Amino acid sequence: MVDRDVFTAIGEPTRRRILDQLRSRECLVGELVESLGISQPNVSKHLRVLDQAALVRVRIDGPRRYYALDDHGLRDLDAWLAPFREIWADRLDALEQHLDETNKED
Amino acid sequence: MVDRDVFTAIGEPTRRRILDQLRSRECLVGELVESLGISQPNVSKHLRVLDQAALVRVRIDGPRRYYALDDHGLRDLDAWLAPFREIWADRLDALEQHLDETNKED
DNA sequence: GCCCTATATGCCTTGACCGGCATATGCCAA
DNA sequence: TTGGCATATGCCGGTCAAGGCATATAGGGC
Repeated sequence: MVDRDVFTAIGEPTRRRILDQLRSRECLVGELVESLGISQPNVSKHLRVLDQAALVRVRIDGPRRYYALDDHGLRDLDAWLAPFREIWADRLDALEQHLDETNKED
Repeated sequence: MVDRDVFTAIGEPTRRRILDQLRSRECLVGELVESLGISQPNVSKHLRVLDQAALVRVRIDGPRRYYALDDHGLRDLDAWLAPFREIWADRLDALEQHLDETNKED
């Protein structure tokens, strides 16, 4: 169980559900257990993976642990995605240019 | 082997290497085999997964198959990422506003 | 039709991971 | 310090996917 990356972390449907849930507000483990309908140890394990990928962070309050979104992980994903997004942009530009030129020919 | 989603597709390091490679230009299977240094059947299998996730598309030329990036898959990923990106933006806005206000207090 | 090239597919083994369960840890209150 | 609550961790069994290998398929040239 080497340090997990963001790709494998978001590869699991349950973990994506956890992230979706955390979008509205930070949550206790118990709250996630209830809303997702899965066992507490399971939630804790998934949270661990998400934490290793810097997708969530913990705020400890006595015996309780509030989990919230952490930007870093998803920013990593965004950074990986960026060069591909540029390619789309280029293609859209090329398409636009092509359309402009065909318009001129009319 | 149900229809694979983009998350599991990009979860595999080798498949991300394939995508990176395809960023520059479309490639034959044999070219990927050579540049990545893995077996041909392996490359074909990974390409299959990428194709199912709409991350690549094929152009058939006789016995040869040119694989190229397909926007759709990564756009799906981008769409999933979008609501999280909004949250970053909100936080940056809030931070900026906070900094502005503290500046005024000086 | 036959062979060669390019690629896909099937089988098998191994390793990783998910989920369930039991249990350990940490923290607080009385 | 004892008990109880909130959460983490360890172990186990089943499942699934990755890689290696052999082989099937498809197309083109002779």
